[in-house]
Amino acid sequence: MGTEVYEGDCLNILRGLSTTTADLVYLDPPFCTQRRQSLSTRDRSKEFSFEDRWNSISHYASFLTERLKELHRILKPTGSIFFHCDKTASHVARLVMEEVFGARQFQSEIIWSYKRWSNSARKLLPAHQTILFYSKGPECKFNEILTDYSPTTNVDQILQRRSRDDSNKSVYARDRNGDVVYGGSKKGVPLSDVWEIPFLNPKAKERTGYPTQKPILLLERIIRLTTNEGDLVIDPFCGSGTTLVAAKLLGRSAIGIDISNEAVALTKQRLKEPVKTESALLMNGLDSYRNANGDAVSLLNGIPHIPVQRNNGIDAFLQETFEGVPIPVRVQRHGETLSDAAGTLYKAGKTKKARRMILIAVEDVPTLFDLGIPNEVEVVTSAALSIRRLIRHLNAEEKGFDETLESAE
Amino acid sequence: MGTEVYEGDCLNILRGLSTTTADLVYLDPPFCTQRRQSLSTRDRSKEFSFEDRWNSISHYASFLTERLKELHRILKPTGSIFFHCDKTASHVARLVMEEVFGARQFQSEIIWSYKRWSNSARKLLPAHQTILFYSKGPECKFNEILTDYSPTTNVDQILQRRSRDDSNKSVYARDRNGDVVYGGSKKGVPLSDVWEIPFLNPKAKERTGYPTQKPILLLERIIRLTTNEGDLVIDPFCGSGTTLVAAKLLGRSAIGIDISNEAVALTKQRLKEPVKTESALLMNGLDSYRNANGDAVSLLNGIPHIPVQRNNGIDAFLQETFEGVPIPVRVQRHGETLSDAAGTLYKAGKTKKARRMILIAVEDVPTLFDLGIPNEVEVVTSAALSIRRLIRHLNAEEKGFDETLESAE
DNA sequence: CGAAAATTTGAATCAGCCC
DNA sequence: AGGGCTGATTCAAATTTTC
Repeated sequence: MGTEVYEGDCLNILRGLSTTTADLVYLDPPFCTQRRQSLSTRDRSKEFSFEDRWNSISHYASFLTERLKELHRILKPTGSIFFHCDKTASHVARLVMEEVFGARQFQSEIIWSYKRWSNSARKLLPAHQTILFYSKGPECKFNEILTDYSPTTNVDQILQRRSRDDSNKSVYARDRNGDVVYGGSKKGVPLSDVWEIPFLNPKAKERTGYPTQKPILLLERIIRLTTNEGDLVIDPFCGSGTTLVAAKLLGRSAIGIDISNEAVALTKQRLKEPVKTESALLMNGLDSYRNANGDAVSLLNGIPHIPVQRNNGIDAFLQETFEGVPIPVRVQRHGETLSDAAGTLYKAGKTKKARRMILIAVEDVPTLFDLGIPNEVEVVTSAALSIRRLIRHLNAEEKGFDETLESAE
Repeated sequence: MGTEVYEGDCLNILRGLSTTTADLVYLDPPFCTQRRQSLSTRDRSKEFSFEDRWNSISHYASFLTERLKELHRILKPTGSIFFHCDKTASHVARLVMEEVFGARQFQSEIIWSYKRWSNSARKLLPAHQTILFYSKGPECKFNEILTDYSPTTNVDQILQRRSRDDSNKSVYARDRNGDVVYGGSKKGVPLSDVWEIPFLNPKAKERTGYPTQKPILLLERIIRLTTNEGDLVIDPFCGSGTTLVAAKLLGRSAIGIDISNEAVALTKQRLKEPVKTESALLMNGLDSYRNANGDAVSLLNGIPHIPVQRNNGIDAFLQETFEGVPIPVRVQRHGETLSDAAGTLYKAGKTKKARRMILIAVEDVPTLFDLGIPNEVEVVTSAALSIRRLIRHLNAEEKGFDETLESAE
């Protein structure tokens, strides 16, 4: 279905969308500015009344309610909604959401926290925003996202089994000899509701110039959490279009709406240009052998080398030369066959007049039957690959036969 | 004045306190979770519990409003109030506070975030609580609290003076020679409204066995922020008495109230011998737990594994098991012989009952003469090491002889 | 079929051994 | 005596079972 952007009041446009089609709604509505104005009477002579405030609040609340009801209608039964609220009105947002979606559908109050520069001394530095997460029904789509264990975690312990002692207290299971029994493997820690994501860096801000632009990482996380590929995402106050960009990057369809034609134009332009900002989440998913810095060349630690940034075939040159020419190195990509990797490296290396090249095998062990690996390309096995082979070998041995190791040579 | 504890409904007791005497109110009322909260002391000799069930939200709201009005009366004009709420009722709390104290008196929404133990798989793991900070009047007492700079901060830069250039742009001040002028020392970063404070540890000495007990550190921060020595702190739902303990430790007077006579007895007893646990995590920071093995473990990228931070012999466990026991992995350190590395790994692995262990050789190739490598330790060669050997081999070949490769085998 | 009670559960933290 | 590893303990939980 792709990505669509509409200009206008989202209420009208939402009314034209059909029922139960959307999987995710993200909204970041404009704040209740009326209220702020009425608050700041400069001379402080007039304490504004509760009634005044209620009038402006209830006006804002009904503005939201109308639109949320449409969004509720458009959502699939398994759909979710994320309401990004400003701190001055987060309780209003919560009340309105409880009214339209119901308290039982409340899932999480997500805290987006970030570091910020300021010299304000008379107040705590505001450094978070709140996102309310509700589902439409009891069965909502939810993809588990796992994070790393804390460095303080007792890793041996989480591999241990549990049992109960005499007084029914939960304890770690032990065998007849009193030794701890180890269980299966663990995957990681489930994502918490406090998300520390750096605020948009100033450079990126310069690019769109839109005031409330959100980091793409924030939207990516929301989209991955509650949708699958091909699902439909709706952002009724899309602003500079970050939601749509994130959705497109992740292969989701998306509809964006904004009342300002400037915002719509900006969004359309952003969508047209292939996005250069690399998606950290995507990269982690695709290249699982890269380290935290996204650096596959870390495998070369310990050898003098020069990393190459912008070459499709070569990841680094060794400082050591062969016949006076530097030696290019490539690390096999995830999902790339050894022959393909060798071909890519060979082609790139040839233009640099390299006489020898080195390919680091990460996925497959080279076999005698491997075709198309030129003589100039030496294949070296990464430690990870060696370990994988070793494990297979050990498991085969355990079963009393060995089918894997030898046949690979 | 010292510290006093009263038993009873705080509404009645507050009515007996005189107007404009308190500097700080901290309240942590029942959250409206609609369940019974209970916890027992470590030796299981005693179980504390309280009911947290309400007929309706509005019933809960009016319960709070009545008491907040009394608290408002008791506060000095420069006084502050901190309302500790959780996600199930934070919007109710906010509404009630706006009604009694007024929106203009809103100061901060403080997020207390912590890591927690849970098995949540179908939801985001709740890992924060909210504290609303309001003042009674426009001029409230506020003591600046500074924290450390983030490790990424350019400390040089923050010591530099600023001035304005011809076009009134803020630039770093320079002296006649064009050198940067360093100003006095900077003090630190102002405290933000997101407070990462560890949850009270199950084994902490500070722990009393009372449910919902707060860390003393949290209360200390609140008391420091808004009171001076000798000021009066009030906690109308004092529970196990953490607020009073913190106040006493900081030389503030305090009044605590609780409806349960058990809670009052516990508080009185705790005040006799205040115990505060030093959080090693907070004192030293998370980084102190991290080994310098980040680079090393990146060699394992591509294999499912769990990095181990707390063991000198083991860098990671593979998720794959051998004979039901996880396989530990160590990466040879720079300047460490293969035999030494194998010995360290073997010793650490044995205590974990590991049957097989993997050592990644980074510096030396194992030779027949390598002594002291136990049978259980499998040695695997890193790509970097393989490449070094290959280079030596190629260079030797180039010269017409081959002395290196074979002799190493 | 819902609500409440009973059961299962995972990982973070400090205390206290043990070298 | 001191620092590092190991073990104990827990859940303003989460999930399953019962009524």
